[in-house]
Amino acid sequence: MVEQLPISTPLDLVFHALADPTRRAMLHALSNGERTVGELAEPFAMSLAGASKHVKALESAGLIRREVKGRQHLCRLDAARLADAAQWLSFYERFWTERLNVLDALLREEDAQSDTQGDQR
Amino acid sequence: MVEQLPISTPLDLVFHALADPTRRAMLHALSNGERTVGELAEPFAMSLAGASKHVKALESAGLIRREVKGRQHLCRLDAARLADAAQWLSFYERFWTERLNVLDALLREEDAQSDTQGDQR
DNA sequence: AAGTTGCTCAACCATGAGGTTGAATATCTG
DNA sequence: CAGATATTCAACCTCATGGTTGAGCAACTT
Repeated sequence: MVEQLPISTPLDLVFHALADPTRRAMLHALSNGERTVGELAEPFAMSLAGASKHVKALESAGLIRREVKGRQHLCRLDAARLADAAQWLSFYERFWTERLNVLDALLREEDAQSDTQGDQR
Repeated sequence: MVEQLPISTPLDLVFHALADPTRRAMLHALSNGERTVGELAEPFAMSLAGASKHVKALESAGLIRREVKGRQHLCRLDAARLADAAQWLSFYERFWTERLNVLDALLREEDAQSDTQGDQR
């Protein structure tokens, strides 16, 4: 069976946006309130145009919203897509929860006893 | 002040690994138990070498571990780095929690009343 | 009107990512 | 030993990414 994957999902864009430390830092800045593109760019050793591209990436991923106010662009966090990412991750929560690891160990012991049948594939 | 960013953090690698639907699907497959590289590759319309690169990306990000068993490589999920990602996201949880949005609305009302001072910058 | 400011756009460049193919390697099977 | 199987490696291609610079364009300021 050949799985057909979509060209680019929202989750792709979100995770890709988060994969860059500059963009994560920008999100963090926005967690303290609205910021203009210039304010977002200021902390980084990078041209304004470069930083502007990062802002655009965040916007395309739906992580921020922009309100043009005169000549400056006011950006603010939009956490809905972050919630999507968190929800995706939450599926795996049981794998890092200590409690379940203990249960897992118990199940392994049972597997070691009744060892003849295949696994859960 | 110019912020100096590290070349590549673990979180960069994790989010980058998660930004690809093939790799996310592989992780999902691994949530059902150990898989060989061949088994991980099978669902995709892609050469084995191509899929093997994805597996390598997941491994470099620390999302999976590999145990060479004869000629096949057995992979299993390692969720610790997923937990790191989830923890990073959890910082923003308050922005998508409904309760806080209500509180936010209340604060906005207060702001509308005492409007003269600057914001929280 | 003229200048400055805030930002985007377009062109460009270097690098890396995702894919391919073909060969190499190591292991299992007969 | 010979062949098949599981996987990686190396070389290559194409396209995207992250950065630059220079120009363009609104919108404020004087």
